[in-house]
Amino acid sequence: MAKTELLSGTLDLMILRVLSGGKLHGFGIGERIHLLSQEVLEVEEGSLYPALYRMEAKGWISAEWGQSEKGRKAKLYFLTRSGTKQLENEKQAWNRVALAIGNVLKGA
Amino acid sequence: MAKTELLSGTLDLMILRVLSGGKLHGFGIGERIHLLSQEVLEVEEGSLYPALYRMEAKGWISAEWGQSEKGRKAKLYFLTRSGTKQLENEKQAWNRVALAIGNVLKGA
DNA sequence: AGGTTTACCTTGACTATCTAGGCTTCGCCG
DNA sequence: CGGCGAAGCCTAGATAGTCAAGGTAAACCT
Repeated sequence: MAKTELLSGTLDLMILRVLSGGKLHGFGIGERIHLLSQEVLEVEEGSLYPALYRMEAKGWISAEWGQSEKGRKAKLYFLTRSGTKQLENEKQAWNRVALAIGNVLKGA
Repeated sequence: MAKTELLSGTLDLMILRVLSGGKLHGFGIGERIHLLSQEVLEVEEGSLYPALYRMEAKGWISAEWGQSEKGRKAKLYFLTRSGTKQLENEKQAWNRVALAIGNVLKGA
């Protein structure tokens, strides 16, 4: 409905991927996704923060307080070992499904 | 969690696409998606029928009673003109988003 | 007659997302 | 120095889409 959309169910994957590039705070994760996607994807904060808690509860990511690049107080998230594995799983799952959808669209 | 998954939000697109190949009944639509996706995607009936009603209410598809290929009584769905347009829109949206996600994964 | 397949439908729970707020801290500018 | 806006975090409530798990009916096969 809005100018930008996020495909339901891909948020975790996006977050994991962004965090695989290093520690980052919530706000920054959102910006990063927006940027890397060429401004196509936009993550609302109301989706982002709950997602981060979910993922932390699952042990995929962990957090510590620190500073943002702009010198502000920020909660820095990073991947755990289990999160790294999860990233691989979700990447494969995405590829499988994206390919499958492509096949249906082509009418293979 | 199950052996097969359907990416949330792509069901409408899959249905529209399958119906662009001609009239088909609900049951058959599910089978078709399963088949075309090389058995990767599976649509539960509890998702399929409500989706069909939604889409009929939006005017994208329409239905009439007839017979299935197996000679059974079946409700045959088909695309309306507005549905054909919607299919194009959703196809483009899918491509946009799939590409964007690919970019994030690549870390472009 | 009974079981299996085809086909349709519904209800209730769950989960993810969005909307729409609110909070604090900090830097900048008038 | 006072205020405003940006950076950053958080939450409550509504909504929507999916799934699990049922149930119904007709036709076919044996």
